[in-house]
Amino acid sequence: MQITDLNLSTRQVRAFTALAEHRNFTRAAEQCHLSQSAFSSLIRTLEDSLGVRLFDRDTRRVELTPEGRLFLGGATRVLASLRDALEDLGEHATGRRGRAGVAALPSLAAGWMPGVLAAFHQEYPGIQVDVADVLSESCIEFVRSGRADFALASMRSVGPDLQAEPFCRDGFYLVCRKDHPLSRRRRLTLPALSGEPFIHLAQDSSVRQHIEAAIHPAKMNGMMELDQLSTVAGMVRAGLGITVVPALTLFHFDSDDLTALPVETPGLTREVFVIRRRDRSLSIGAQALLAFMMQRRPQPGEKRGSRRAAALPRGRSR
Amino acid sequence: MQITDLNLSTRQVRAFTALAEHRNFTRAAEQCHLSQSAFSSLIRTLEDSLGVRLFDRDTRRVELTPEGRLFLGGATRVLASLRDALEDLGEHATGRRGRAGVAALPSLAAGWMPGVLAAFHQEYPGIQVDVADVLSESCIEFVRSGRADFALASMRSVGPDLQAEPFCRDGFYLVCRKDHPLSRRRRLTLPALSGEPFIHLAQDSSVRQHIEAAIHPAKMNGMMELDQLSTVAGMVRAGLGITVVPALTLFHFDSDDLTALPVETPGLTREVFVIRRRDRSLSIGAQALLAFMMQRRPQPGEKRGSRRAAALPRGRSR
DNA sequence: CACACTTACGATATTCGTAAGGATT
DNA sequence: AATCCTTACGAATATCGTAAGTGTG
Repeated sequence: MQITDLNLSTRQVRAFTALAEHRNFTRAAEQCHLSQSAFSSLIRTLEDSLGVRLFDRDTRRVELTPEGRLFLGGATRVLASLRDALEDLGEHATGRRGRAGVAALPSLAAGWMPGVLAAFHQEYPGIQVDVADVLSESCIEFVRSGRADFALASMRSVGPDLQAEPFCRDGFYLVCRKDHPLSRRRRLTLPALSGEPFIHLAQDSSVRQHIEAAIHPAKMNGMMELDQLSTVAGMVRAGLGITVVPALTLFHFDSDDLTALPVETPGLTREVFVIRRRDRSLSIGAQALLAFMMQRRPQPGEKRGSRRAAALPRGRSR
Repeated sequence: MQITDLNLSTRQVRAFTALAEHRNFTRAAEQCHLSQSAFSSLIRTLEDSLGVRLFDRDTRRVELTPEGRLFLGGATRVLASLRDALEDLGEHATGRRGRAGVAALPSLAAGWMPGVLAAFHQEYPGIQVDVADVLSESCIEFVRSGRADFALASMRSVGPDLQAEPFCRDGFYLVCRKDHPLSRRRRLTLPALSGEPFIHLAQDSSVRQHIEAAIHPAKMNGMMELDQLSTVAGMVRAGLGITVVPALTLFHFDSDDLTALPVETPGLTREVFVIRRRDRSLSIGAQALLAFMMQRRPQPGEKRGSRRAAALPRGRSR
């Protein structure tokens, strides 16, 4: 018989090693949770399919044949490597070990994620999380290339190989000095701010694009254009102008001098999506992380990013 | 589920690796000689019993899940170590490889065995033969301790743990110089030789014991006692006396000066037995060697041990 | 006769292949 | 329409446990 056509079960091999150990059918059968007779025919079947007698036995004595001794070594190794593989698999399947790669907008990665990841690490200490804090476009690329299992990003239009589902909505807030006249207004809209000196982010940032789309075809009174929100915060604190940013970035502006007020212009919300590959399931670890994040997704109106929260331990991340 | 209770078949694991390789149920099923539907449920059963989804599949695409990729390594290793074990076992079972340990009387080991082992090695080049050429008592000990699988020796009374079955009978021969008057006799008996100066072997040799038992209570006219047959041969050739030895030892006396004539005294035969452990089967290699030797056992009346035969290559031996 | 392995046998469970179903290109 | 995986289902096969059989100390 061809080796590749041979069908062996782990049960048979385990029965073999059990009998080799006990040299006694009855006790070996007990160890395998089998009746003695079923165990007997199991051994016989094994011997038949291998074409070798593995045990010398009469009613009184059970001993390995020389070939049985030879096979015992191989059988033990096979069972050991199988056990290793199954334990490994089991640990991943139950989330005791694993890996999850997530790409996220820098605002989410810096403001909202650290606390979430800290809690996640508490619950799943064996799962390594790799974070890529990059802009939306790069997030997509991370997912497409497989470097990330999923992404939290704001691009809706992704290729057919990816799928996007809503994650959260992010309202926009005016940020200005507390002594600025606007800080006493009840209701704010984007056009109402269009006369103020405005600190912009770069043209390719999603924040800038949301703002310009919402007020189009008008424009804000831009007086400066920066790349980093923390620099924007410094400029606003210095009284050089005002700015408008999504709620999730407000932690950058967490200062006693500044205040943040919701801007109620229809269409001025940033939508964040969960983006992942369409035809490919998430690893168990990534599934756990995603479920965890979905449960703790930022609530609309919730202002995140107090210094206390941002100072939380960040868990394992790249 | 406990890992130790899990029953996996090699068929399942092979199906898994086949599908991982082909990423196509139909072709993987063919490789496993299964219908596509049976193959499908095989994979499903495997996934269920492992509790992990191993493949992402729709009607168009089949891909390993992250857990599937993880398991693929383990599964490959398991199959490889199983294949190794089975090949090893198969080679031993079919006699392509193996070992046989045999203990034999020095006379058999030196005279009859070399040619037999040479032929055996031709037919079973992969079987290593270990020979112990020791006296009968040591032969028994080799078998009892397991250092030899079986022995060819002349002791009949062995313990209950061993069994002895007849192997061959060995007639006794007078050896004297060709110019000795006895060499012209037609029929020879032991008593008829009792007057001649006789070259004895040591008291504990089986040859000496056979001779003394056959002529008891009379005695031969011993004039010398030696340990080695080759020394005996030298003495006889020098004309110091005559001797009587079993046929299988005659190769020691293969000289132009000497002649060997059968001694026809009832009871004067040496019986050689195959001795082996009772409750323990022989390794396949030992079985092959024993069967081979049984087929070629020395024939009664056959005079072995010409210089030509003794010069044959001896095959592999210790 | 007590113990320990084997055999007999009916019940249950598994596995197989054929054929129909459903989804995708 | 063609391809490819899944499901349905009856038949063949395998496995199990109970119980009887057999051989040994």
